[in-house]
Amino acid sequence: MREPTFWILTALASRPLHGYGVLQEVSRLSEGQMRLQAGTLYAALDRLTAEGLVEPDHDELVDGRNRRYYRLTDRGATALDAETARLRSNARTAARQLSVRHGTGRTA
Amino acid sequence: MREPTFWILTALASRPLHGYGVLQEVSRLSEGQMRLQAGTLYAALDRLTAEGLVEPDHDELVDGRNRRYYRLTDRGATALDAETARLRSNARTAARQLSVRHGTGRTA
DNA sequence: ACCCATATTCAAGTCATCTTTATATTGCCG
DNA sequence: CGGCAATATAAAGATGACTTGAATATGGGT
Repeated sequence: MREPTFWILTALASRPLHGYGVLQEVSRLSEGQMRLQAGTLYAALDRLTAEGLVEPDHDELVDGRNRRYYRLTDRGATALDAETARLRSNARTAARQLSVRHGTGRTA
Repeated sequence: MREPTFWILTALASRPLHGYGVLQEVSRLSEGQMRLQAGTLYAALDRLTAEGLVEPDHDELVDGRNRRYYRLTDRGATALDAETARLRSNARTAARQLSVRHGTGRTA
């Protein structure tokens, strides 16, 4: 899973959002570090829908513009949970390797 | 930074290794989860050398075959350290979002 | 009137990674 | 001796997520 995908699933984890809402939520959650491009987002939403990790929730008509809301599926939540565990594990392993490099000798 | 790149830097963090050694170390560190392809590895080593994150350490002639050892540069260690912090931060954010989904209401 | 934020979609291109293939040497097996 | 596996590196082509850029449309602010 690449980062844009990770952030889209993360944004949708707490509640359904429409495309533009995902853009804003990702920016907020990543404290401005991750800025999703529109092309990336909508292509990813289609792909993730096809994979069954997200699904359309409902449509809203606001000011003549249609908003399509998406929600995380249970499979999507499971996938994000697994990915989160992997990230944590990877970070732990890298930190341990770096500590060896710096000669702390903390690892038995 | 994509995962193969992350694992190559992680493998080289504690000591210099030659190509095949990186393959084995990545497999060991990831507990068999990550299996680097040879093509991915050598292309990445060239790219990372060009970027100054790793550099050739020395060559050894073993049984008529040349082994080229690579080491992590200081810049490479800094990059891996930054990446590790990012992974941890991302994992924390996703875990918090998932906990909201599951309705624990732990967040404010 | 013009620009900006909102909101979505599409086309073209980039680039890391994956797959496959080639090369070379050593050692084992039959 | 011939073929096969393991070691070791490299290069070619394919894949596909992602990036860039633009088109389309509405409403608010200056």
